[in-house]
Amino acid sequence: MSSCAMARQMRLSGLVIQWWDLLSKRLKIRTISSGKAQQTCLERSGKKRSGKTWINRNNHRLLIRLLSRKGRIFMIRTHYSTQVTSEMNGTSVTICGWAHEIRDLGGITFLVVRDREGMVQVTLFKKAIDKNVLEVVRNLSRESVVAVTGTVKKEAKAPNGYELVPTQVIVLGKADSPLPMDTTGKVDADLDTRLDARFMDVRRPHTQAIFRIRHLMLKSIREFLDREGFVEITTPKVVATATEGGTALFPITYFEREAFLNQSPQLFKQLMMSGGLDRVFEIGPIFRAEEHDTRKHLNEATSIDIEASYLDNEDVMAILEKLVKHVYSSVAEKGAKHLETLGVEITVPETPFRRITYDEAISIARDNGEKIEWGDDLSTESEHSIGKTIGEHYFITDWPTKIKPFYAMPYEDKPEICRAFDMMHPRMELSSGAQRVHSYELLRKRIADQGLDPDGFEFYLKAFKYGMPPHSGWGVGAERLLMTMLGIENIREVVLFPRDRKRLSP
RNA sequence: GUCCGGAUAGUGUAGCGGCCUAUCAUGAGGGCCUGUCGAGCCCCCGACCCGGGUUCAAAUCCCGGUCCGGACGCCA
Repeated sequence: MSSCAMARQMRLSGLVIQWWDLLSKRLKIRTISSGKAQQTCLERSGKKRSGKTWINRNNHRLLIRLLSRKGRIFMIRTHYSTQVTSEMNGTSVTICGWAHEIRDLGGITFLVVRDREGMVQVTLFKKAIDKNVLEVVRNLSRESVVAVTGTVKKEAKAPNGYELVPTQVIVLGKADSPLPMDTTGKVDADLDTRLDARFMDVRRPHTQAIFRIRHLMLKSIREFLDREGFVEITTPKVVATATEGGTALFPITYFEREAFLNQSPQLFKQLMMSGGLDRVFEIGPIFRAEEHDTRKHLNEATSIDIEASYLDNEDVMAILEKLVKHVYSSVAEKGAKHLETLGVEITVPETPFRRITYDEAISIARDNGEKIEWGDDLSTESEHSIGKTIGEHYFITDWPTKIKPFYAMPYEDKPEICRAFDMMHPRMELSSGAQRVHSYELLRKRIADQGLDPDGFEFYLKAFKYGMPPHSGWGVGAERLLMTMLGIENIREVVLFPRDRKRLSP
């Protein structure tokens, strides 16, 4: 078959592939596994000529060449690196990924290809390999993107017990050199350098493990809250007024008006209690224009917020501690591989978490030599000293009303303290929440007491006038939950593109 | 924002008035090598944050700036 004819038509075990099949979406490569064995199969859907054929080492190379010629490069991958096993000895596969390392020993050359899941060793024997293939590999720069088609060879001397003997290596994306940082773990890079080249930093198995765990964490939170009857909502991040007071907001231009980036979904999730969704949650960005410069603060963070009707502060605390436990055990179970990459072992916390009142908290801090007055917020030092004393997750309850936001419900018999709580990790605060004020009159008064203008909250207060159920809720800092779970020191490690006082790019 | 520390090849570092034509590793380029797996060996390339000052002499000391790290402050 001439190369021109091959480009138009190819026969694979009775299934005739036309060139237009390659341009359409009708053609799919599927990996079918039965038990441990995996086979690759080419499928064509369509009204007339549907069918499938097994791909073996003879026709696979032909197919790959044809596909790459037609620009359908994305379907050429047949396996992730970890899907290949030594039992597949003799079968042809295509792995796509980055040239992690190239070790040229003269008569034998090793190319290590890294994809999301792991690494594969590609072995080229000088005498036995196609000269062009060898040339491509020898000229490869580290971190270039390649598609390697080759035969799986069971080999005790190779990592994982197998290697790939390539029949074709296509360079899909050439990498310049020198690289902005090392990806092999031989030379460290500062966090600042890594953030400047985050795309490359995320290629490192270590960094990637953090974000794979972040995914598992968020997924387990959604699972848990869904099971508890919560409805996921999304609320606006562009808002008209400074919502809650307290924190500084980022002003933005909204057509001819001034607007702000929202500091929290607080007011909106409460509106949905009046809206009758009964239990809601949101996982989304929050923005704070504070000039803080620490390892646990960001100007753009992710908050996990819930609000629930007919539950009091104790009820939502119980949900919170169960959630934390669920996240830890889900991550421990489903993220075992990533935890191993990080060298981290996590201990699922026991529930219920210990509860101490604000009064008890300040007396612990005082016993540890901290100077703190009743009515003060906890300083970093106090927080650390109490955390050290308790040594595990805990709640601080019954806060002074005046240092908590206006929506926290004061105790009826003792209005100087309120039904607010913080959920703490020994290292830092993870969450704060409260039973909310649901009486219109009281809420108006509380807003005024905090030195804010109730008229500026009309959009919010209105919902309290026409039937607002009693309700409670909390917000958890997603990054803090993750960093404390993994023992990571700097919050920037757990955000892909952190925004802090100095960093606005990338 | 305050205080403390820092800025040296692409990356990570040593040097802290003259021994600096600046150390080591990694990397890049070239060479040898058929089982590497942080491969090894030989050759070679590449840097003192910016501005001002002190001094016979500054990577090194002083001042200002910028950036980075840490602690604290601020922080629903």
